[in-house]
Amino acid sequence: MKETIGDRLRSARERKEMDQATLAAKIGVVTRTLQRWERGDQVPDGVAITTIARVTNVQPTWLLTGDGEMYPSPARPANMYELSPSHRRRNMRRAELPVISSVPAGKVATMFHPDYVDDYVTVDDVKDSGAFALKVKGNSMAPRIEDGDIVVVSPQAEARSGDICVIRVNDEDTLKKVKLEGNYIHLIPLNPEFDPVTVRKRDVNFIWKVVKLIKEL
Amino acid sequence: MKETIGDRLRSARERKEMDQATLAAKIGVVTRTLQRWERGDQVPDGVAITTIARVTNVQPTWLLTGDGEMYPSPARPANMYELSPSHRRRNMRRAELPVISSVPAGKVATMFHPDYVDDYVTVDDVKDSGAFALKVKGNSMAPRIEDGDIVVVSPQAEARSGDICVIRVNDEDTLKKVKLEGNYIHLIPLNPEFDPVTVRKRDVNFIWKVVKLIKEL
DNA sequence: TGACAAGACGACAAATATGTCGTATTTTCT
DNA sequence: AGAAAATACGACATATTTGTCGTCTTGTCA
Repeated sequence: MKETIGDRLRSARERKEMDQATLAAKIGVVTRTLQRWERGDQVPDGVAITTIARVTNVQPTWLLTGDGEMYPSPARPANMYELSPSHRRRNMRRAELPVISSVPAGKVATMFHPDYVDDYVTVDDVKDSGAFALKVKGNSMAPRIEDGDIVVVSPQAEARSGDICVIRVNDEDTLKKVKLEGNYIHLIPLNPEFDPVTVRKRDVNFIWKVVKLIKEL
Repeated sequence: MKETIGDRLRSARERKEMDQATLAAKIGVVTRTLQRWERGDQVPDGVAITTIARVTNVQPTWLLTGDGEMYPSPARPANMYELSPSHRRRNMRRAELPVISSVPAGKVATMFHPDYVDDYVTVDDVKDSGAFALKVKGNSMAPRIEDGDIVVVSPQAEARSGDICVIRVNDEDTLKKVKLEGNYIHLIPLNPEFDPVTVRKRDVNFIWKVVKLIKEL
């Protein structure tokens, strides 16, 4: 059954272990009115929504739409778009990620400098708030991933053998399938025209797992 | 002067460069009502607040209380540089497209029935307002396009030889590379394990060009 | 300057929300 | 098991919101 504002209002009240009369009094309405709201017979107005959220410590957006977390959380990624209830997938996160046209040498901190950020791309289902996108150069992973495609990488995700990753080795960046073996990492192109390379873990500046591919046809 | 919901509502409308009649229509109220809300004479209810936030792309919490950011901002890693507006791509089209889990037999008009719409996916750069997405079943186009991938199709775009298309022939749907030759269309799988097929144009119910591929890795 | 669009707002009717009151049912506690 | 608290809900009156209609003012554009 589709959840209503009233359903969430009741959840919020019950989580605070309040009865209807107590909450109604704190909001400034009679119990009958709160009952109508909880039943979905009537909808609280904007002012009442704000008061309910404050009194029950829930987030107004959650109360209105069900999106996001019920309670404020400092760990929550900053300012994800909230979709309208009628179209949202459960717990789906959409983000606008910067697309970097080339990964510059040097420190990671400078790579988001405006000179390298080419574009933004909108992506659903991004769990890592630090994710971003890279435009692929070269065909070492063709035909699966080709020059000009966009890959979304997740610095937070743990890379495992078999994953396709962006790896920086000695200030040089590459997109490869990886195989982890002891202190070595094998960088395996999918395109047979390229040779695999083995590098030492300690020579790797970073390794970012690719979580999504976006390709124009 | 303390800002009201109405003040923020007016700000949100003006930032979208919308007039009162346009926004009122999108929300589903008459202009007079919007004017009462903007003046603070009356307050929108919870449902209207949600609609206003969605239509103007502001955060509901900001609209209600003024707290937090007016707009959601793109997720970005720490130490991100702020981009100037000139770096943002202009006039980009973003669309939420229905993802159809299977293409039903019969009339095209019924295919968007909720029973077949599995999900929605957000896509940038869609020029055809009639575009939609399909979840791929089968591996005839592997390794480029695999089972479970999502393809965005554009009924408006003209299919040409060499394009990858969704084709319906005699009430059966298939995803193939096409070659147009006189009154015949050759349907060419990319996976060598499948055989090409030739069909007559007149037996083809529709042919939709694939314009974008979305793949989870 | 004049035409038109957009915005503002009052008056009134209709629709909806809220409060009051009372009764019934369910849940909780002893 | 019974009492009390909490919840539910219908009926009706009152309050408020919304829609309609019309008129006026302000802003924009040629």
